[in-house]
Amino acid sequence: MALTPPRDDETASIDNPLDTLLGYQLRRASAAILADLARALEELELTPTEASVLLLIGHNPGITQSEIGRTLAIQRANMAPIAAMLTERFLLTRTQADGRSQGLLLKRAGVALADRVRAIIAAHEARFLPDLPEEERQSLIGVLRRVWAPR
Amino acid sequence: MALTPPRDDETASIDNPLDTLLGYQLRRASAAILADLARALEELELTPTEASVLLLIGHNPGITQSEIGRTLAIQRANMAPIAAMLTERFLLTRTQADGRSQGLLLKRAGVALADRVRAIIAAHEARFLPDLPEEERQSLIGVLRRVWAPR
DNA sequence: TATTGTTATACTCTATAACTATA
DNA sequence: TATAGTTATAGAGTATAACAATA
Repeated sequence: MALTPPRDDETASIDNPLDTLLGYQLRRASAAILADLARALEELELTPTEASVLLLIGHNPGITQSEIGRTLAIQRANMAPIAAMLTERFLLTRTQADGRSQGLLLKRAGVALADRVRAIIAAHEARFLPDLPEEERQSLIGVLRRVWAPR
Repeated sequence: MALTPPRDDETASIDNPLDTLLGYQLRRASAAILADLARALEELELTPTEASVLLLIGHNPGITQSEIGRTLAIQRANMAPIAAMLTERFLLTRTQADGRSQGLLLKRAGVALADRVRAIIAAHEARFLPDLPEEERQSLIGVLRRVWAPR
């Protein structure tokens, strides 16, 4: 078996060819932000996905599970347990929209929790790129949106 | 049970309060790009993670599994099956660096496959934001790097 | 025929713990 | 004591298929 000399010393920086790739940087940045948000939301016993559903219902009273799923890219099948959990926690009520679909509405506790979610998210977002001018922040968000949103 | 009037008509756009959040846009953009890359790499029977390992070894002959893990944020435990798979496919060889660690080197087939990976990634990256000037692309990558890279 | 909500299930990705051998 | 590689396993998160009820 061949012997390889030890790779340089401890301080030798590894050449990471992925550093110049938009997709890779996006992935790392996204993972870091998501992990931070998950930690910040722990005190509310909500995952980032659950929190996003709560906010969406708050802004769209009467929205259905299927609509939420289409908006947030969550499978219909995966929306069921989320909506059930939020209902069990007395955060929302279901009202019959038509025979097969139900409109979702935040209850008082749901509105209060959504407010806390917004506060946590605001503090969370401020932790990243705090020195980025608001204008550039908006521009960045627009660029990212162009990557995935229907053209 | 209360009755809710149907939510507007089909064309009513849902108010998505997440549209203004950097973290959320990052997550959606990242997921879209990752899915596209996964599809593009299928023909090589490599996942995006496996491809990134291949490229990193190609650029850093003799790198160890642990170093790869630290560089790409892959757990040491999860590197083992990846390295084993690449070895079984005759893409790389292991050489003893010291008693406990092995340096990884691409074999001829690994170098050839890495070249194909680079071509696929180049085409993949060009599909997103094709009209973004190179300078702004670099700037965007720098911003994203600041989000996750050690300061 | 298509859609909604639901259940069951599978699959992937990632994380943790434990172990041996070596530094 | 700390690190490298490995195995086993657990937990999220996500995806698919099927079903009844309704449009």
